[in-house]
Amino acid sequence: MPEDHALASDLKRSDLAKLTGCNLETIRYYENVGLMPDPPRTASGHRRYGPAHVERLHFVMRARDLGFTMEEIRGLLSLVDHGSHTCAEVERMGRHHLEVVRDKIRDLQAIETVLAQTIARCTGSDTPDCPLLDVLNEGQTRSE
Amino acid sequence: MPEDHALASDLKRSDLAKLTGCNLETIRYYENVGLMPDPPRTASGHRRYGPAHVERLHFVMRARDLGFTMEEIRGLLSLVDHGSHTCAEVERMGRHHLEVVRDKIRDLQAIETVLAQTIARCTGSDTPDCPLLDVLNEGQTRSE
DNA sequence: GATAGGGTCTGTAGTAGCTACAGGGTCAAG
DNA sequence: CTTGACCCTGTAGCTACTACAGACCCTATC
Repeated sequence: MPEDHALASDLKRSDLAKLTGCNLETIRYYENVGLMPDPPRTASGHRRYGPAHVERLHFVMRARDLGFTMEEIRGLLSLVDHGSHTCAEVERMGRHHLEVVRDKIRDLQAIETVLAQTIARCTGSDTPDCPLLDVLNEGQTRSE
Repeated sequence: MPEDHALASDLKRSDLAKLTGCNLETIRYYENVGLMPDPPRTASGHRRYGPAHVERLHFVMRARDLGFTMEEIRGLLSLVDHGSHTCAEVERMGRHHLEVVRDKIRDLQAIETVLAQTIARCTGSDTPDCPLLDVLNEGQTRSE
């Protein structure tokens, strides 16, 4: 009666999924794209995971939660795996990513401003005239 | 000698692209997904655009600039095309989209906070110890 | 009128980051 | 030993494009 799933040892893919909250298929996807290592297999080809895989998947999921791209995560992982990383290197990658995040926030805030100001002028009436449509019809494109 | 491209009449696809700043292939894509109407063709099958197409493409591009999804743009266009839209309807769609934009901003700001605070603790030294890696290794996942 | 070079046409593949499904093999309980 | 739940693989789908190959066409020049 193997009920010691809490040991996080000898886990099936579905166990790993439940333990981490990661989607079942996503685990295989991460394996395919090299974010997760190829796990050992049973004689019949079923994947078996251990504690190291749980940690690794957590790492990947947290990095994704922080908006790192898969490319960036691969970079972080190779630094860690190679063993010879320094805080300075990791910090540099983090700072770069922070800039990207801040750029996205700025873009969205610009959108928010235009939308909010435009909608504020809406009458909410049954007439076809609408400030938002006016902006869409006559405003300027970002590329102009 | 047709040099009156400023008339925006009888335009080739490349003319429409230059006039609007839209990528050439994107125009065909918008046609395929129903954001742009099928234009008239010459006898040999080449597309010819008029002023209405220029306006339509501008509308679509501005909506995209404001972050509307293609689905939302289709909705806006069908309201407009149907002719019987009201400001209230458009405003409702705009408000909904504004909420989505604000949600995205909040998500990114949460990421920014964690990243910025973590990186601030980085020493930038040549040691392998790194607060950012600590967070990735031991922090909590959004799904936990 | 022939030809050279551009432009245009179509369908399709690629991008990120998954998610889902079909069709087959396997495992464990009864 | 059967049944149902799991696991395996490959592949298609999603958004919003972008880019390419190979075929056709158009225009200017000789």
